[in-house]
Amino acid sequence: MAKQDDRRGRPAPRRRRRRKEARPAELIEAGLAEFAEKGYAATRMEDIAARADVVKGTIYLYFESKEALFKEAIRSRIEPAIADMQGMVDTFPGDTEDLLRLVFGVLYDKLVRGDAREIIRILIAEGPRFPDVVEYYHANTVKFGKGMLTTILKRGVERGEFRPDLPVDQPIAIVAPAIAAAIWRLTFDPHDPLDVEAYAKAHVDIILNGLRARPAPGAGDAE
Amino acid sequence: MAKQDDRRGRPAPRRRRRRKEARPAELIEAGLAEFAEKGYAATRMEDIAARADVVKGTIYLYFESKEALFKEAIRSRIEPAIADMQGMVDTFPGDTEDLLRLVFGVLYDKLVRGDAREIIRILIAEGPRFPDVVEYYHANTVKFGKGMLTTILKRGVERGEFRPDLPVDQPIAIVAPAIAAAIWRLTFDPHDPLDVEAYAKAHVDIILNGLRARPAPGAGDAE
Amino acid sequence: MAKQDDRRGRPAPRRRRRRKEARPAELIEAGLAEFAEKGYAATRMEDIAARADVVKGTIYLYFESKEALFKEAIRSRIEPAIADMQGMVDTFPGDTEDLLRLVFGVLYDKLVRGDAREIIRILIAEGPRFPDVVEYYHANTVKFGKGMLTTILKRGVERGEFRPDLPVDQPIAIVAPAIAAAIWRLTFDPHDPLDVEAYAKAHVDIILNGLRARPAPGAGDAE
Amino acid sequence: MAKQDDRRGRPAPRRRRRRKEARPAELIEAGLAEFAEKGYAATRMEDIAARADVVKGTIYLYFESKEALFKEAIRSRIEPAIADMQGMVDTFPGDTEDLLRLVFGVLYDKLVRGDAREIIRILIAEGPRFPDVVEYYHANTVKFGKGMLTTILKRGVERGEFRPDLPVDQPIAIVAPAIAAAIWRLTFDPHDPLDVEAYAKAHVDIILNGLRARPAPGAGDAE
DNA sequence: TATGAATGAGTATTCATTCAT
DNA sequence: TATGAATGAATACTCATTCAT
Repeated sequence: MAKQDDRRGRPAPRRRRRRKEARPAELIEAGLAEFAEKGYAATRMEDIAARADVVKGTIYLYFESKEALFKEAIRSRIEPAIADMQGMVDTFPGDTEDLLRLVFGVLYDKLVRGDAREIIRILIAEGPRFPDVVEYYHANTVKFGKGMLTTILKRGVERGEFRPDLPVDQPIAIVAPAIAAAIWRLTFDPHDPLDVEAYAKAHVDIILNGLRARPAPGAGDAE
Repeated sequence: MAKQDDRRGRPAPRRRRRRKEARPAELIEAGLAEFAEKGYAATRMEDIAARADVVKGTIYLYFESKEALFKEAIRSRIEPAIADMQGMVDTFPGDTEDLLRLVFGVLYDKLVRGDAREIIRILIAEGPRFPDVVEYYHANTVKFGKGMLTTILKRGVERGEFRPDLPVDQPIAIVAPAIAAAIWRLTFDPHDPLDVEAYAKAHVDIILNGLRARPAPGAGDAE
Repeated sequence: MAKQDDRRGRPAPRRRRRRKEARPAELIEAGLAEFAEKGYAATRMEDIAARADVVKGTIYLYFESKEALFKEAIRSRIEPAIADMQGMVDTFPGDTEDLLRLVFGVLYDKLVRGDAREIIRILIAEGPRFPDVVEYYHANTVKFGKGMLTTILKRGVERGEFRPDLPVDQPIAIVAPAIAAAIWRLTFDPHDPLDVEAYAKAHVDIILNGLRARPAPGAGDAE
Repeated sequence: MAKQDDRRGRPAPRRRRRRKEARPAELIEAGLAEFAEKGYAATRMEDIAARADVVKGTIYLYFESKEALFKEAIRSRIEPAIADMQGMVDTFPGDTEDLLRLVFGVLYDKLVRGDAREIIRILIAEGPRFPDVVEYYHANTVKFGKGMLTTILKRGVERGEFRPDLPVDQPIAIVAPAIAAAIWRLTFDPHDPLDVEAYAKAHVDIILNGLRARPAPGAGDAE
């Protein structure tokens, strides 16, 4: 019976790999980088593979599909963010202003200086096509953060540290400059780099100044 | 084998067009909508055509390529924004705080209430692949706006309306809440809608409070 | 704004086609030929396209998918078979034996001499993966044919033309030699060609002989 | 983004094997089952392996390739069929009709009731791509069977048991109903199950009746 | 022997772009 | 202008096969 050819591949040499690198994690890292840079649709599995130094097919050993990898990749970043949030609340220092400074500090570290801002780009860009991803992120970090900030603001008002007429229910406005900074870095930084330190200082300065109770405005106090 | 209609929709009636609508503008509008919703890569020429009620091929009578349409579409939105900016400076009212309120008002109208926020999504999402588009936008609107704000802040300081130690060179921090609001609406609004009016009010309230010179800190009183 | 390359294709020359050939029909023909020869799984869309003298992508202008083309192709052959069946019943000649000869004649023409036998191969080969196709075929032709044959046999018995103890409810056994001939031609013909005419004659001869009422077993003649 | 388990089934427990089962035979069995069900092209080595409770790679310890396994699997079924044939001839009982009944009995047992019909499906389906397999089968069983039947028929004619004008050179027509029954069971049985016993009885009845010499058709013989 | 991770050629399908009408 | 049929390059995903362990 003559040899009939099977169209399928004839494997080839093999470039030995630097064993033990936790393949799925490498792929997630590579995927995240590509997705953030090019967006979901424009990212090619082949590029992710190349970045992780494997072949296209290998990805499918660990992930069902491009979408599965995408979602896992995002989750892998959101999970620690959730933990961070939890952590911050525990660290509650006495002075409300200090607490807020701490929160701002973490925010700038993660969102503006760190790589969490890539997730932000992905969320904004792919949100409409992946509403469940957005919802997951919102439910687990944003909503949580909002609540925490509101609590802080209320505490400040109660303690007389902050203005009594403070709109405590709009905490996003308080941290907005950090968000804007993240966006700026994602977008305009190459053309007009942001001086993060000066910016953060200005943010904290203006906002806290805007929150603080007036030292008895024109208060008779003999200072 | 249910007599399912496998063969692709053959005839397709043609709905006569309501002639005279400035074809290129319609296509740009359609393109913008699709690009904002799906992103550049995921947008299909066919969908743009369908939205404009023409056939795929027709687009090529007016635009060289998908990319050309994309860029012209964006430019068509940036141009009026530039004009708006120019206009605002001319309207310079006397009081600096009022001027700032005016600027904020326009910002919220365009970015948060209006459809300019779709451009923002596109810029953030496609920025890395279209750096020239970003640069064009930055050079013609953002840089301009930054300069204008700095001028306003300086004026306020000079006039003694604003704190003398104000970081006038970080004007982005001042308008950041409006930007953050635009992002929010693009992303989390379906899950957690933003009360734009309350938010805008809080923004203006906190920021202006943070900018204002202390009404004579411990005013007039004998220090 | 610099030209950014779209990964998508840059069309090429065009080999003018001999216009007006009813594209879908051509594709069905080509598909049928390939499917019958190689089976569903081993058939490549590209080969079908090549056989129809178009490019792979063109098929998708007319059919949703490989499976859709497959099913349409089969249906395109079953439909006329159904019509044939209907036609035969109408032609009912007087003599039952002649009627049966007519039926056999059609059967051999379609199944053994004609190209309907390709459908048989497809049905046998792909049946397990396309049960709905099989059911459709059975419901519309086989069941029908069975019924028709039973009617004929009963008529023959009633008229005294056929043996009274004939198993009229097993009509498949009567036409089986035609089916076997179709299978043979599909399978062993290259190695051991079937003399269709001699075979058909033998079939009719043996079967009719097996059906016929004994010419009066030891007939009316004075025993 | 429900915590869905996207990452592909990582660990996978291993079910210890019930050692000593003649691995190649198990693999052939598994392969045969898969090939018959899905066809050669659509059968995945992985599925064969799973059915035999080993891993994909293991198959290659015993077989060169998918094709090799396929061919060996088929041969493993053809060989005993050849032996059966041989056996039957030796059992030659006196009466030709009884001999034929015996042959038919074996045929129904193997082809219709037994699992040899799976081989038939494979032969019909894959024939065009594996002509050597078909040839092997034909040369070793079909041709042999044909010859045997012809011999039997001739003997019947010589002995005056069968009609003198019998077309002894078309023995396929005699056994065709058994073949058709096998096909039916492969294809239409799920929708319209065959009563094998009744069918076989009808087959034998009609055919033998068609073969038999007329008991002196109304023969002048004064019996 | 047996495993299972990795490979890479192959296939269905999509879509930007062209062009005769 | 506008159409719509056709093109062909590109991409996600599959699977036979290999090989270090």
